[in-house]
Amino acid sequence: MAALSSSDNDDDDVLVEYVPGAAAADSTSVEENQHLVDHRRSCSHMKDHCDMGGDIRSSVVVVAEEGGDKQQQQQQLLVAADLHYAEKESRLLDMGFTTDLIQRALLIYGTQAAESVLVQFLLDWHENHHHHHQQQQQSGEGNSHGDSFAAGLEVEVAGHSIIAACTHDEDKDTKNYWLSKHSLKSCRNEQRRVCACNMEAATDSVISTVTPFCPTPNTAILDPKEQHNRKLLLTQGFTTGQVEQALQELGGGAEYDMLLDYTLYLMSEQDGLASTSRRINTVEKLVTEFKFSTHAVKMALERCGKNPTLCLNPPQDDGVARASKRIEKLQIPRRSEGFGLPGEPVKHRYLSDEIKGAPFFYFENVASMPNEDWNRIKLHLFDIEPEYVDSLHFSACRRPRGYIHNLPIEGRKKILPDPPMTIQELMPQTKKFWPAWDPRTKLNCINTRKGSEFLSKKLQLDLRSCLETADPSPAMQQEILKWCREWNLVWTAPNIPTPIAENEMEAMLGFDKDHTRNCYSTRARYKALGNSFSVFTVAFHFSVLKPLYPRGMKILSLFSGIGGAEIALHKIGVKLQVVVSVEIIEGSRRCLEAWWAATKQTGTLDQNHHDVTALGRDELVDLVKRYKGFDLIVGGSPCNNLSGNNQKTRCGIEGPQSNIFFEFSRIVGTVRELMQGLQFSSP
DNA sequence: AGTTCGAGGATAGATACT
DNA sequence: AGTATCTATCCTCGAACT
Repeated sequence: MAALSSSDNDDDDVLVEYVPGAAAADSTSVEENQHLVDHRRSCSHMKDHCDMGGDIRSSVVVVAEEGGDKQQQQQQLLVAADLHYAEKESRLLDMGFTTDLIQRALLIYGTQAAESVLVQFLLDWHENHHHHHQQQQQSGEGNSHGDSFAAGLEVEVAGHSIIAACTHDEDKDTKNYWLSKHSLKSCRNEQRRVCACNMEAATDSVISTVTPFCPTPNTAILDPKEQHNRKLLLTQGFTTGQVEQALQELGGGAEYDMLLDYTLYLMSEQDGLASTSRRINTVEKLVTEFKFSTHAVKMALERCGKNPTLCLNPPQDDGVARASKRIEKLQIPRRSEGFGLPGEPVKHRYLSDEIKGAPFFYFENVASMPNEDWNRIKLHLFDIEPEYVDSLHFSACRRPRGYIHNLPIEGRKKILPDPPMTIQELMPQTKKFWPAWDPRTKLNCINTRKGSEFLSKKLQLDLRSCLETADPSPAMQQEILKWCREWNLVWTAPNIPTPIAENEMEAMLGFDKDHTRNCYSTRARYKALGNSFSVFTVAFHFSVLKPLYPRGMKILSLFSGIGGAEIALHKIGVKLQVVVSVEIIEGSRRCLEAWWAATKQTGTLDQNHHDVTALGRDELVDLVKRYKGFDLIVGGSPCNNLSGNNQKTRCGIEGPQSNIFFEFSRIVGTVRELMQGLQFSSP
């Protein structure tokens, strides 16, 4: 809010020519990339010799070289390959890479290669190919690659090979992970548009709902349904502005009823604060007593007031009841489901024009914090309604969190294939020891403390003593279950409940196995994981960015921790051009650094800043200049003083640890302001 | 020095009641 | 419908331990 005031005397301190998609430090020239590829190839040859015997790989070679009776050979291949191979292939296919490319990647790195390494290779290849193609176009060369690798690949689209692969795969009825061909085809046909940051060619409709910094005329192909709705709404007496805003917010395909409701709401908002004191009281009552969001109540009340059919007999006291009835009909999002889960329709969300578009930001914290605190946070983050999501919808454990962000919410996709959704799927070895009287299928929220060995043994003894005679009594069962729930104990042997292991926590949150290993003691690993994002959930939210940034993103990551946001972006196949990671704990920094190296990232990792409080205006100016802006600012600030688990110092957002949130909002405001000063070069 | 242990309520949301 | 009850919670502290 106040942070966005552009009245500053030093507005010319950032006057950088903005080159879309080209990060300052990302100087991956064709030669360099070629060198990298060559290097990798020679490495892989060495690996071929010293690694495991080449039974699987040799069959791959056959396929790659002969390419004749392809289907049959592929069958053989799948039979011969281990589970890793099939799993990896399907995952990568879901990310939109072609079978051809994936097989090549596996050929180079071997079937045992970490998935993230393969992803990085595929992304790099894509990038490389893109540069290649561009150069060829410029110099007017033919299409001889001189690269035996690329030979035989059919992907012809510059800069969109991933996407093209995606549409290609559709023929085979594979699950289509990314944006459907409709937006991408038009993307190819239409001329590219340059937007704020390196957001690249997208469809008109995408751009218009996304960024205020590139106000393009809405020349999209007119949907007859949209036209019809527009006409109807205009005949209802709404202004063109209101109608257009509603259409923009809800999308052209929205139903007329939804549009009508929303336009009514917009009208009421613009009517100003003409509401009576009675109405304010009603709103307050609904908000405080019924825990509805102010926004929802306003909507419902305004509808009730404006729509004559609802107010035939408007007795004073029935207003509230009527309003809440309407609210129930509207199906206000349950707190755990955010703005919509995978496979469900997207729910309403209002975002003002000033806030829409790049640079995006994404804030996370615990959902169940004291009453006032989310409101404070919201006020400092442009008054955007928080999205409350419980990660139990995405994984095997609960994690109720609130997210405030200005990302688009249309077209979200989750990571495929599905992660393990229950304890039993995640830890199949526990299944045979799981007592019938333990009904748990999901684990509770990951804490920063591990269940103690002492507790585990005590419960074991309790059980043993009563099992000598009969099954444990219901009272005993309740007691044991209580402890199991509190400390997330699982059954790893008959009558032995034990704490979950670190690598199981990693799996449950969506990290690779041993992500935090070598960086931490057991205790520190637990703490770091307990403080981390759920990669599955965050990836779902971030998935809308992939089609917007086909050439990668520049990220300012505050309170990075073990890099949940970075890993989420990587896992959905977004190239990390620049990551400026600000993290105060040295172990966490090492962890991200190790991951960066292990996955062979080719972008820039800047870990020079450790403390967000030390990231003043000057430093931010410097960073924005050096990297030519950021596409995404992401962070989850410390929750120590907000968590319900804290019995000693749960003193709210102003608390000694949690008040660092205000640094987040300051930085978001400053960076957005600085980026408005950037000059954008036209295409 | 660093690690592990048990003890220690309040609050918000979900559920189960009248 | 409104109320009562239940459940879970990115935890801190000092003491005891390695």
